[in-house]
Amino acid sequence: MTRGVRLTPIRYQVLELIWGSHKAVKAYDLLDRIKPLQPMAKPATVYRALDFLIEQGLIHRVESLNAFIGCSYSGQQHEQLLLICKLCHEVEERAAEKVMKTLAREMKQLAFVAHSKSIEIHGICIKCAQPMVNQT
Amino acid sequence: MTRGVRLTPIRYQVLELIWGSHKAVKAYDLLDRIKPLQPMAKPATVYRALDFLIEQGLIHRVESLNAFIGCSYSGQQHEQLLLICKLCHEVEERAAEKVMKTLAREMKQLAFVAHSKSIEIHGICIKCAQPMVNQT
DNA sequence: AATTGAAATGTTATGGTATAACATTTCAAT
DNA sequence: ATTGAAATGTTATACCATAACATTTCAATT
Ligand SMILES: [Zn+2]
Ligand SMILES: [Zn+2]
Ligand SMILES: [Zn+2]
Ligand SMILES: [Zn+2]
Repeated sequence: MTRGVRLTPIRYQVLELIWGSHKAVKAYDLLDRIKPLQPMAKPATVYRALDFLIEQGLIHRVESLNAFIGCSYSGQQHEQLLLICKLCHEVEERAAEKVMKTLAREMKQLAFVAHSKSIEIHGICIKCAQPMVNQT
Repeated sequence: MTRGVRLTPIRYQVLELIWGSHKAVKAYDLLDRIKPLQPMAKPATVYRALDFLIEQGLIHRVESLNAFIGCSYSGQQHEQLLLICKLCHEVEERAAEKVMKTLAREMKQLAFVAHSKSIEIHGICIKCAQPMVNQT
């Protein structure tokens, strides 16, 4: 019986590219950057790798950007909250346990059985907000 | 000086179509359904109407579905939480004030200036879960 | 070492989502 | 009547994602 999970070269290369960026990465950008390594790569090549990496909890899809970001809590079971900066475009993942607990309570009260939760906040991150303070 | 907001026939027709459904509606489905009324309608026609209606707070974009849903709290300033049922595909909007307050507190603590918040929960709604209980 | 079957990848084609760019029309204020 | 902004018409294209089928890989079994 096989191990059930194979991090093949293509999958590993896609994962590396995503992990190498703090910004969300687009599928077709990945495709362009994979091509030098895998000249025969096509959209399906990338999307299959992405599907696999999402299933394994190694990356997340950023719904509001149609893009992908590395998971900061791989392995641990978790719900994620993504903070997306409009200026530097970096995406930060937070566990936000209090928020998630409050959310779980709300779902229970509404008798809604949640299978997946996505919280995406667009705004200005602390690194981009700080410099503004110092401007004359 | 003009009123600044004009709910033109096209915009009104798109709004009516979205309001007429408790499920999220796709842009190209709207286009098909608008065509009998506005035979010259094109993608841009629909997307412009959608942009306008979102700006006015009359509809929301459901990021995880690439689709649109009528706002249940139009007029009132609010953050929304969308409950999306995998079975009946209905989308319910909730104010979820406790969740939003907890979220706001979290953002403040992280010094992240939020401009827009999107919470989308996929799962099974109470109407679809209830009948299962009664099954033999 | 050959067999085999599932998983992964290659390949072609197409469908679905969204916007850019420029032309024309509408419409209310002057 | 003029005018200028907002809205709409129109064409083209870019971007995002999957279906369907062929072929290859690879580890377990014989
Ligand atoms: Zn994560
Ligand atoms: Zn930033
Ligand atoms: Zn709303
Ligand atoms: Zn349901």
